Amino acid sequence: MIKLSKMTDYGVVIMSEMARQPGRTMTAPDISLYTGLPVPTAAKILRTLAKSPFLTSQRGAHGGYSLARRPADISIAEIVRAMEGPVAVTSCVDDATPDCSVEEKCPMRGGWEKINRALNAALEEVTLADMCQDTQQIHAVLRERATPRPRTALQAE
Amino acid sequence: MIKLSKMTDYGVVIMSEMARQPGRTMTAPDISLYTGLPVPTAAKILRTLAKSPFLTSQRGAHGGYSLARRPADISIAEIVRAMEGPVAVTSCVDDATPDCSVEEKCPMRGGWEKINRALNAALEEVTLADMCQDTQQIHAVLRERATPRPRTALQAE
DNA sequence: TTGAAATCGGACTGAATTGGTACGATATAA
DNA sequence: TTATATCGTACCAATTCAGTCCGATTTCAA
Repeated sequence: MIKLSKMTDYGVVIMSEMARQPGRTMTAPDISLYTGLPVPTAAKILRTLAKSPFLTSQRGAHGGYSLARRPADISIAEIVRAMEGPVAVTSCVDDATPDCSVEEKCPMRGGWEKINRALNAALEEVTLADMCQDTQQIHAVLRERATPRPRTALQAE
Repeated sequence: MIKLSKMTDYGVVIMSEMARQPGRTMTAPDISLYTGLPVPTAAKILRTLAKSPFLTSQRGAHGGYSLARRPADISIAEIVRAMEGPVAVTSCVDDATPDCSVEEKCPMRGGWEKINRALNAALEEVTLADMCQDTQQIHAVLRERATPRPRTALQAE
């Protein structure tokens, strides 16, 4: 199973939550409340996400986080990159570590590059707006439940 | 970085190596020799791969492993699935664990499914033949080097 | 029938990664 | 000046992963 880390998954959930009220500035406790994630965890993820241009942070009293662009203009690719770094299924195509021992003569390279391009294209195409268009429904479902638990794309244990 | 595990990477390398001599039956020590992987590791990976229909194993003396199909008919998707299980970027779309707490009402589902389809399609399209078409070149490079080291798609440490 | 050559399966260990928390520093508005 | 936030880093526990080893089984050939 090639899966995203939980943190990345949480990152998408958090961004989807923010996309529901695009104008609003939210603090880490706010996000914790909406998502069920523990405050320190939410804070850590928000900090990481805020390094990317799509999420701005405001320090100090009445500070918090807010979207820098409309949800339709924020791709899942950007969020995943913010959480995990460049998206590639092998690290030898990662620009950050260009020291594959056989470099450009590697016969595998062509195949892997094709795969990576397709993956990136798919992540690029899906936006936050696509992800949260129907968030109301899920909120109704979740409100029915007694215990607030993290609502994530990963399965409940 | 979304990366495959080393084992999966090795798996593709091993299969590419076998694809160079499609008719031949190879033992774990053979593979170790060609790839530079330690024998126990190569053996373990071959065992795993042989559970899939594209690689057959023959026990006993003069046994070994051989391709069950032509390299052009073996996709990278199959190899990755053999090593890691179903390919999906979130586990809630994994059939094996269908207990996502919000199930079909999950608004994220549509977006993730689109991404997963694209990834699977890409992995499905690239075959072993694509991967090893130019293996001769890399062999020349590797033979120049004194120390035999694992030749993998992951960078050297 | 015996022995050698191979795969098979599981258990085991050490290392690396990951999830999650805590705390002190810094910034900002009232 | 104080309360409210983010920021950065360090830290720990738990899980996962890479890699090895060993005994069982299968098969061929002498």
